[in-house]
Amino acid sequence: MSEGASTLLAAAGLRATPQRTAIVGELVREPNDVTAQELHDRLRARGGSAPGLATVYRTLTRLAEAGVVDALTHHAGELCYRVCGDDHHHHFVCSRCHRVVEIGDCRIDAWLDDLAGRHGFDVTGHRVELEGVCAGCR
Amino acid sequence: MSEGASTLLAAAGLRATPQRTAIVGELVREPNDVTAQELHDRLRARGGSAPGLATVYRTLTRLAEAGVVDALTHHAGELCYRVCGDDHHHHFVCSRCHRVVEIGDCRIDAWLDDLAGRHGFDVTGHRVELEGVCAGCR
DNA sequence: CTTCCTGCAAAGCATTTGCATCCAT
DNA sequence: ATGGATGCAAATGCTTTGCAGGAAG
Repeated sequence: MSEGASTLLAAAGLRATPQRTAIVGELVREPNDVTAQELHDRLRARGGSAPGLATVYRTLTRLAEAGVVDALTHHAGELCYRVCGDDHHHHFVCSRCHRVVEIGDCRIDAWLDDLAGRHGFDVTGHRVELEGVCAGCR
Repeated sequence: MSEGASTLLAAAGLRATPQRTAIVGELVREPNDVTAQELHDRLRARGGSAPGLATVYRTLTRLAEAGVVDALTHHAGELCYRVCGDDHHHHFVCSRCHRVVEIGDCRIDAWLDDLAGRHGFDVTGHRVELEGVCAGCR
């Protein structure tokens, strides 16, 4: 099961304010990647006093720095966030319906090891984005 | 040898204006990825009447749509362009010096075929970005 | 000629920041 | 109490667009 909001905040070394708890709570509840703006909209939609947009941005930035959430750029000029699972995965983006499908099995480790050895790189992370047309859109 | 500026413009179905010729010429001459702004700066640095920034943006956008240049997002919020070679390759970005190294050997085709079969995707393209610390920065 | 381009400046977005106030710890 | 957080609005930075004059085919 997934971690609670306060746990994630603690892991990032951030104070547990009601705003941040709301933000992380919403993010945990969200199965897809979301932009800061989308997250902000959802918080407002829940009614009550939602955190300001600036706070959403600040919080997401901190969480990403702490490695608690992943920041991805599916489209240029817009960052998408999602809670880091323990699972390593990549994404397939349908160029027609823009649906993002998670790809679980990553098979590039052997390649990376080889590159590290050959170029002397210390490869700390990698991102793979596939694009194409999904089954439903064909 | 690489193609001339006018050839690339023709391939994209764009009129060969002096501005566009200058832009593509500069892009062909450039071994690294450049942003629209960098390209604009270089053109101005050459003296004479350089194309306006808006024209640089418009031209790069058209060329990217036509598949003549690649648009990449190494950092979020900024597009980098480069002329498409015939070669398929990916990038390694050093998180310390931000140097971008081209990785020539792509070994994910088998994986992609498998995914296509399993999910029913029509995978038309993919992007791999590696990050880490380069040999010089260690 | 007609359609497409260009330059310039203004507009648009996503994101960041300044600053006074406020709240966890 | 006190350093970190928040909200709001203004500021930024990259990119796009509207429009009137110009040039390519």
